[in-house]
Order: sequence, then C-alpha cells, then structure tokens
Amino acid sequence: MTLTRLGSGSMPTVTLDDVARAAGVSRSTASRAINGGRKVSPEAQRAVDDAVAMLGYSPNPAARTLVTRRTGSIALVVPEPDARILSDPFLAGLLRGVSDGLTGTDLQLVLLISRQGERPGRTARYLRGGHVDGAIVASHHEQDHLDDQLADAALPVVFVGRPLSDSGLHYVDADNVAGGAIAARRLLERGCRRIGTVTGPMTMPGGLDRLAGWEQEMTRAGRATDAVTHGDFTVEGGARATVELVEAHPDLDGIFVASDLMALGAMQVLTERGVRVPEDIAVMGYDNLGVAERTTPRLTTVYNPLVEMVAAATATLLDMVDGAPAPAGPQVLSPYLVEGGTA
Amino acid sequence: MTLTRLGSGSMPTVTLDDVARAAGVSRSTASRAINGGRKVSPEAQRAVDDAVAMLGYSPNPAARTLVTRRTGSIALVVPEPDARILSDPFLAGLLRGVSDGLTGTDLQLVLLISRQGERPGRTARYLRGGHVDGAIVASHHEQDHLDDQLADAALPVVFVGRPLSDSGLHYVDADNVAGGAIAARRLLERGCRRIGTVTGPMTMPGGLDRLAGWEQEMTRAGRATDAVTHGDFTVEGGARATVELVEAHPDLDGIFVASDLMALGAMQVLTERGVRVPEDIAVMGYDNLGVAERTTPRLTTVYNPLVEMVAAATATLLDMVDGAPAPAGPQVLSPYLVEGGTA
DNA sequence: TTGTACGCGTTATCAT
DNA sequence: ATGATAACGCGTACAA
Repeated sequence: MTLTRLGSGSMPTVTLDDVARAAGVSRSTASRAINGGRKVSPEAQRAVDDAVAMLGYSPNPAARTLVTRRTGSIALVVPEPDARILSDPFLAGLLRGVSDGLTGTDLQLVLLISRQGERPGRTARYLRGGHVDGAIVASHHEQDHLDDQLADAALPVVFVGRPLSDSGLHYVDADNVAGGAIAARRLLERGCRRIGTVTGPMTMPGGLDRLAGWEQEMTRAGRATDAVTHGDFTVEGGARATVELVEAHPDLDGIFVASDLMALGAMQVLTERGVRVPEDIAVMGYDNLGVAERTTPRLTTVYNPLVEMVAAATATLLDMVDGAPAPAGPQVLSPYLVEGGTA
Repeated sequence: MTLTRLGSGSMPTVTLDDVARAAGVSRSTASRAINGGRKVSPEAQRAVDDAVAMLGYSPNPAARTLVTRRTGSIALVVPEPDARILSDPFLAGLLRGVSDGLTGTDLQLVLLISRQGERPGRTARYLRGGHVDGAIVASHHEQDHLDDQLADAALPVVFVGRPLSDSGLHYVDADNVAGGAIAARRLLERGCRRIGTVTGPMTMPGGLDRLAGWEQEMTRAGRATDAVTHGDFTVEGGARATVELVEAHPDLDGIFVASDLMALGAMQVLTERGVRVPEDIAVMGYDNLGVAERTTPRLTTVYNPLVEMVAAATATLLDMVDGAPAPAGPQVLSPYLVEGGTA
C-alpha cells in the first residue's frame, strides 16, 4: 500500500484519532504516548510512534490549548515605537535577551509592537485575552498605562525597567543611579575640572536615574551640578543638547552623555567645532549596546546590562508561568564601565 | 446588584454562555452579535454588547481557532542568527516592515529566531503545525533547508530575498545586481581611475548579486574587475578585507564595499593608515539601514529597500492567507543611491 | 496499562 | 432573526 501525499491541496489534517486507529490503540493511549509517555507499554509506544511518523501527525495546538489552558507562547511587549526603540540595538538587545531566556523551552515569542494610532488598550486586551501564557513588557513610556491595565490581571507579567507607577508589579531593572555615578566618577578621576551632562528624557526612569547618579557623585566630590541639558536618546537630540550645553558653559572639559547614540551626536558636533575628544573635552557615553564599539575613537561608556535584564526577566516569567510566586522585590542588575578612548 | 471583581485569584473565565445568559439570548445570537453583527436585531445587539462590557468578556482564542482554523497570527522567521542579523539595523528593518504591513489587521506577529543548537526542522515543524496562518522568511542561509522543507507545505509563505534553491516558492527581492551597478557607476562618474570592491559572503545571494552588478558596470566601462576581496558583512570583516584589498592594489582610488557595516570598518582602517576619504580613496557603501547616517563624513551608499520589501512580502502574504493565489513571479524592488560625503 | 466518556469555548448548519 | 445541535481536536478523570 502506498502513501499518497496530497500536493498543494489542503492536507486532510491527520488527527489523533487517525494515529490511534493506525496504531491499533485508543485515543487516550495515543495521547499519552505522544505526551509524557507515562503509563504506556513499550509496544503501544512504538506503535504510536510509528503511526505518528507514518502519518506525519502534528498535534493541533488550538485544541491542545483549549484543554490545557497553555498556549506555549509568551509575549514581548514593546510599547510606543519611538526613534529609540525600533532603530536601535536596543531592540536587538531585547530580542537576544528573551531568545537567550527561552532556550531549552518550547515556548515561542509573540512580539507586540504598539503601532501608533491603534486603539489604546488593545495590547492589554490581547494580553488578558488568553493568547499567551505570560508577558514581559519593555521600556514603556509614561503615556501608556499598560502597568495599570495589567496590575490586576491574572497573567504573569514581568517588566523590564522600573514602571513609573509602582503598582506592586514585578520588574527587573538596571541600577541607573549607580551607572550615572560611575560615569561621573570616571570623569572626575580623569581630572576633569568642569563637568556637565546631557540627560535623557526626564519622562523616563532611565533618564532620571542616570542624572540622579551623576548629581550624587558630583555633589559628593564637591562639584557643581548646574551644567545640564536634556536630550531625547537620539543622535540628533544629543547633538543639539550638546551644542546648547557647551555654549552655555564654555569652560566644560568633561561631559556625561546619557546614551551612546546621543554621545555619537555629541562627538560629531564637537569635532565639527574643532573640539578634540578627549583632549579638550572628555566624553562619557552610556549603553554599550552596539554603538560605542563603532565610533572612532571608541566611546568610553557604561554598560547597560540589557540582555541580562531581559534574560533574567524571562527566567522569572517562566517560573511564574509554572506556578511559582512572583519574587518579593525587583531584581536589579549593575552596570559597569567599558573602556574606550573618549574619557 | 454589585459586580464583585475577583482580585488576584484566577478570573473565573467568563464564557460566551455567560454573556448569552446575561443578555437573555442564545449562544448563537451572542456569537453573531459579537462577530460580524449580521442578522441580529438591534435590541439583541445592544443586550449582548452590554453583557460583554459588564462581564468583561473576551473570546477564547483557542476555541475560536479550533473551529475557524485561523490563528490570527503570522510568523516572521529569522534563521541563523549570525552576527549580521541580531546586532544590526537589519532586524529592525525587518520588524518595521512587517509591522507596517500589519497595520490595520488584527494579526499578531510571532517571531521565530532559529536558536543555534536546536534540532533542525524545528522551525519547519512549527510552521506546518498550524500555529500560524502564514509566514514570511527572511535572509536564510545556505545550510538551513527551510525552503525545501516548506516547498510542499499548505502554509502560505513568502520569502524575503531570493531563496538559493529556486523551488517555485514566492519571494520578494531587491535588485542587488542593479544596486551593485549603481555603486560602480557612482565611482566611475566621480572620476575614479582604479576601482576595487569588498564583497559580501559568496554564499549569500545578496553578496553574489552586488558583485555581479559591479562587474557588469565596470566591464561596460572597459575597466578591470580584478581588485576584489571578500568580507562577511561585519565591521571587522570589512576592515580586514579592505586592508587586504589596498595592500594588493596600492593604486586604488575607489572602493565599493558591499555593506555599510563593512564600509565602516573600511573607513576606520583607511583613516588609521592616513588615507583620506574621499580625497585619496572614495568609498561607496550599501544598505542605508541606520549605519550610513551615523558615520562622519556620512557614507555615500545605496539604499537597500528592506522595509519596503518586507512590507510588500507581508501584503502578499495577507492576500494569500485570504485565499488569493500566490503571485506569478517574484516582486523585485529597486535600490537607489543615497548621497553622502565619501564618494 | 488501557479504554470510555466528558468537557474545553466557539463557530456553523439548519430548522424554526 | 433566533435557537438547538453538531462539530472542531485534544486531554484526562474514571472505570475496567
């Protein structure tokens, strides 16, 4: 007897029943053999395995989900795709993190990118709708209230980066305050006499915290903290804020720029103006997520352990999905200095 | 009567039956009201709407999928995460493309990143398993035989980039031959007397085609095409290949580097060696996917219309999912020159 | 160890 | 327009 493979015509969906019949056992036995394989005789097991191979059987995920209440997938939520998110190593870092965290599992990744102009609440509805077993939410903006919308959800959720409204949600974060301090310290130890900073958006925890850390360290060293301008985590924004900064404070000989992308912009405008980096002005960046490596000279920067954060978040999420209680406090990872030639 | 919201306890899964009961109609009517709303009286519609809102009802996707045979999601397959894929604007471009193509739809995106060390065929099995309604496959390497594995599948699939084994699959591509020619032409018109090229991997269609285009144009202009070295689409590889190239051909005054990342490496080593760009040697890049914008001077390059390709692929896929036949031939988009200061 | 029977939540068919 | 009722494909108590 020959097996006829139907060409492009829709395959006649081989079901568990077919497998059972072909193996000469009942559906239950076939099911057990296919899953754990517990409580099934070697012969039955073999018969089922053969039938599966023969028929090219693949369990229907929907049916399985319907009864097990497990979808086998988790969501990565990337809200508000502003310039920073979609154009940068940031996104790649996120994906590497969850990808790392998912190795060994059979879970798949559903990527939720909030498209602008879509009805608010759509993402939250999707997440609560039972499409996924859990979610990790990255870098949310202030305006979207995903944290509130998810606060009372049954769905396991882990945030990457401290949510603005601390509603008891679990999250993993990097110690951006410490990072800002590291940057300041480097410039101080380097002997800079007058140090300024270009911050990130004051609406984002990361921007705020890095500034706070810088101020702390500067103050501790008895330095002024008045040379501050604000950027938006983009190259152009960094360039603009740097021009502002140096024009307002011509005596600067060291700048902490709160992201590598902005630092890139800073280096460009400084170079254009004939300012030598680091001889005239030392520049510290932040992130080390693929940009700092590519400047000349290589940017001295602070590593923002994004991949590790996301991997940790994923690991935690997996535990929660498996029924483990959410960890008591947040996990906080430490940034560290990455040597370069600009500070 | 007050609605009691259960706190963290797992919500008692409100089903369509509950809605129907609360609305005083049958399940069928409730279902119709919730979906198209066809053949349902205004009163019934209102009653159902109210009940839905009241109960916070959300249809069970698994149950729905089970009967409709639609999952409401498509997969983006990113095989073989080598250096190029995960660390670069390439991935961001892919995601922007599908994201663009998905606007207006209720489809979600499942990201399939082949993790190395996983059983081969896993991805193909997943795709054939009915988890998604369709798939777009990007930038596959030679070694994974996803194209073969998917050739006879019932699942709608669109490739981004020409598959190596042309098995009648549908794909959308960029005209890399034309792109290579554009790069060559620019260098020729600029007055370069001796032109070389750093290619991409000779195992990838893009690498091969860009070289072919360059050779075509050079030959047409009566120039030699012997100054060729091979890179791997990475910064380091580009730097290495460039050194090789200029050492073997000291008379070069123009180089076409087949990717911006490699061009970045090229500019770095050239600068280190005291070679001025573009005065001594003009440099043409390729891609314009986020790297060229950030070099100083800005790289002159050829735009590889990745986002448009993926968006087109997604659009085609959506049609196919909706039952439309696969287009006859491949869609091919055209690259174009992007001005910069290096050539 | 194996099989029987039921339930998961929805949509689709077909009378009414 | 509405309402029974039958699938959809699978896991799993429970009984044997």
